[in-house]
Amino acid sequence: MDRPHDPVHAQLNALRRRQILDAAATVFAAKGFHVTTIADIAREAAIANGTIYLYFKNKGELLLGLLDQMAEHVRRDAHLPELAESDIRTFLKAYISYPLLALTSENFELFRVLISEVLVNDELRMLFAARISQPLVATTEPAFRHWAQHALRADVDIPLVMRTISSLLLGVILQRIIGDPMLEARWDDLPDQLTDIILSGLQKEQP
Amino acid sequence: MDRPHDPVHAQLNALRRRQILDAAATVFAAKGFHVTTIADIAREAAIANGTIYLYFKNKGELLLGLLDQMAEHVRRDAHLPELAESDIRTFLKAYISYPLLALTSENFELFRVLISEVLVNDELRMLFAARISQPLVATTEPAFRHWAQHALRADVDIPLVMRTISSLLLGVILQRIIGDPMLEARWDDLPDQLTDIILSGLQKEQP
Amino acid sequence: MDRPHDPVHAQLNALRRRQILDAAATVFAAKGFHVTTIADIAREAAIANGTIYLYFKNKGELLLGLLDQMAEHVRRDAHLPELAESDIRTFLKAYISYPLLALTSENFELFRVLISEVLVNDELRMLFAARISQPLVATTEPAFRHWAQHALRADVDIPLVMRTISSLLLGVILQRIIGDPMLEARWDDLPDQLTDIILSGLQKEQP
Amino acid sequence: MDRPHDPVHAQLNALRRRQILDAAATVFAAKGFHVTTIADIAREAAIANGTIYLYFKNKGELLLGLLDQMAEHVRRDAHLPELAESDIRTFLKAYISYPLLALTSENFELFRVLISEVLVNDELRMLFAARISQPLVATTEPAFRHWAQHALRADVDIPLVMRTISSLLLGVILQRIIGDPMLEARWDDLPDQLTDIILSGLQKEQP
DNA sequence: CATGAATGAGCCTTCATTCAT
DNA sequence: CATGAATGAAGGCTCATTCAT
Repeated sequence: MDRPHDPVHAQLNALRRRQILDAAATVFAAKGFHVTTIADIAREAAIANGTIYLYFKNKGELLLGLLDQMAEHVRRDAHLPELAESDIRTFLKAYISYPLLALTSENFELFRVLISEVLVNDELRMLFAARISQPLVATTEPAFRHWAQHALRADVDIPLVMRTISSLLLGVILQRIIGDPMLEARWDDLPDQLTDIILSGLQKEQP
Repeated sequence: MDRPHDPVHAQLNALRRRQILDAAATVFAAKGFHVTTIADIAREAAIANGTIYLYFKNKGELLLGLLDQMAEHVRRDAHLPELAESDIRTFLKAYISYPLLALTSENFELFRVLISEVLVNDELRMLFAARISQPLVATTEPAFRHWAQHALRADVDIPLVMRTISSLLLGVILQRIIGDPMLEARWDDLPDQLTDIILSGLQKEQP
Repeated sequence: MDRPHDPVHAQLNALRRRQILDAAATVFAAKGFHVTTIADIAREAAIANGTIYLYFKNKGELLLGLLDQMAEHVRRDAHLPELAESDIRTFLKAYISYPLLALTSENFELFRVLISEVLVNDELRMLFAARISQPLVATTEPAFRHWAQHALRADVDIPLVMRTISSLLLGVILQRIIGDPMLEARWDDLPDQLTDIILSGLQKEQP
Repeated sequence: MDRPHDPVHAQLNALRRRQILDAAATVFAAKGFHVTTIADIAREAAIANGTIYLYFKNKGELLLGLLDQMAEHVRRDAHLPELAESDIRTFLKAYISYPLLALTSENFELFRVLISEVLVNDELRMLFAARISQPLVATTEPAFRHWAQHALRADVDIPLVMRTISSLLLGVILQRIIGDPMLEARWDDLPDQLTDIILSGLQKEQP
């Protein structure tokens, strides 16, 4: 007779949550957040409508849950600090590659929906900032500071540069989502190209 | 006795459309698209609910109308080609400044809502591509090609560079929308800073 | 300067009414009463919405007007009494032929719509009874009484027989409206056939 | 823990459907189809508006459901073939009596509304033809053919005669609905009277 | 008289959420 | 815990009717 706080119970609980979130991710990705109904998700998860409300307070919490899940992925996959030992080009290319390659076709649609809501939903936006943006900055800032002292121009403004790069990545992803065919065609080349531009700039070497 | 196709009639019609779009912009910006009701917009415009449907087929057409209006602004304000005669830094800074400075606090909220829907609404996305992205590229590509032959590195890939810059701008705007305090604080410096990074890169001059 | 009660004025007024009723008949026949909007009718009549309300109090009055118009046609076309001098078969066949042949394909659809509303609209139903049913009975009853004394079975109940025949005609028309292909195919034979069936029942026994 | 396809579940489902259809019948009969709102029906059935949509796709499906129900009644009550063994007068009188007596005051109003819509609604009309007209013809045609060989005039056209009789019945019912006081007063005599009129026409000539 | 833009009441329908089983 | 039928608030949209021009 498991008590509500048993480890077994907690594990079952987590499994159900995951099951529901997976279903929600699938349907959100396919139809969008506002078009998706609770019934759609329940059907996809092969459970009853009401069951969803045993694990999530309301429809919006599903989005928060998905964002959390994504943050968890990011946290687990980000091994950038270890790259700090190689050269700056390798580091930067890895830094750039990570978000671009993480977006498989599966993820793309969900990311599109999540960002769309992040833009417009205060609670979600704050969670996005707290669980994704800030940790990412916090994790990578030491590495950038390290390189700043070795390989970067003396006058470089680290926080601004980090915003610049993350903005570039976000923008590239969004433009691809919005439907730029060239970005889609050359997606795998992007890490190299962007690394090059960022590191070297566009201008001719000044004699 | 004005006939339906009188110039006077057309002008009144355009005024009402504008009045309704302005009201829609205000309320969308304040509450978001999905939360806003037709009644909200009618109240803001001080007209009856039904009147809106004399000028727009449905709620979605209001968004399309706003996007169109924005495209019109862009078309009118983009005088970049004329800058082709100055030096590249001036040109690039102007190119960067334009979208950043165009977003006043009024516009910010509306842009947030529009982009949010563009990400998720096929019709809107196509209109965005056709009326904003593509014209912007078409307008500025000649200038970029001009500079490529004079001041840029020989191996520069113009289309890719243009995507890079527009992505950077879009990303910067979104990160500010999402709530980065640093970007907000240093918003006015951005054109200079970004121009510098793009032109010169981050890396120390290679001896 | 015509005064409102001029004969000229009255004539113009009647013309407009007719124009509107014709348009209404066309659109009602094509789309049905409830599906048709005032705007539909105005468009068909090439006048403004509001003009209709100068000639008819509301949408329902258009139906009443059409029923009136139909009653007028019936009144003008019914020359049955004159047939009283021929033989009963000729008379009855003419009596039966009249409504069946009056329904051209144009009229069919309008009649369908009118009957549909007559069944359900009290005011219309009373007008139908007063202006169509009763006059038709009143006009033809003398002829029937005439024949009753000469050629029909002695025990014939004239009012009941008249109801029987009119019911038969109404029923045949409705079944055709409802879509009986056989009735449609043999529509032109019906007067003869029905006359035969009825008469062989009403006629005196042949010794 | 009933599964959705339990017999118990199916029975409850059928009961609710019936409950809703009964309420719809009552309100449609009282107010007509177009005047009745979903809220009226829900109130009559003492359930919530939305519940109706768990059992019927839209307002129109309620009419289809009622027509189906009526077809079911017809199917269950039509025992005419068994009468083929008696004499033709008994058979015909039973055939005529059935629809006339089936229309109680309760049914009358609903039938009025149904026919009104059948005339004007394509889907309903096709269902009426497929579920009521055709089965009725199919059921009774053998009996008519039987009698045609024994007691009817040699030249009788069975399909036409069947149309004639059904038209007569439909017409009589409609004229009563439209408000003929005489038909109402002598309603119970009608089967005898109509049988007499029809038979004296169809019957072999008496030598 | 004619116009047609404006009105706003009202309805169908959806769907997030609840709760008795 | 799970279910899923029931709820009912809410919103987009239509359209008969009015009235200032």
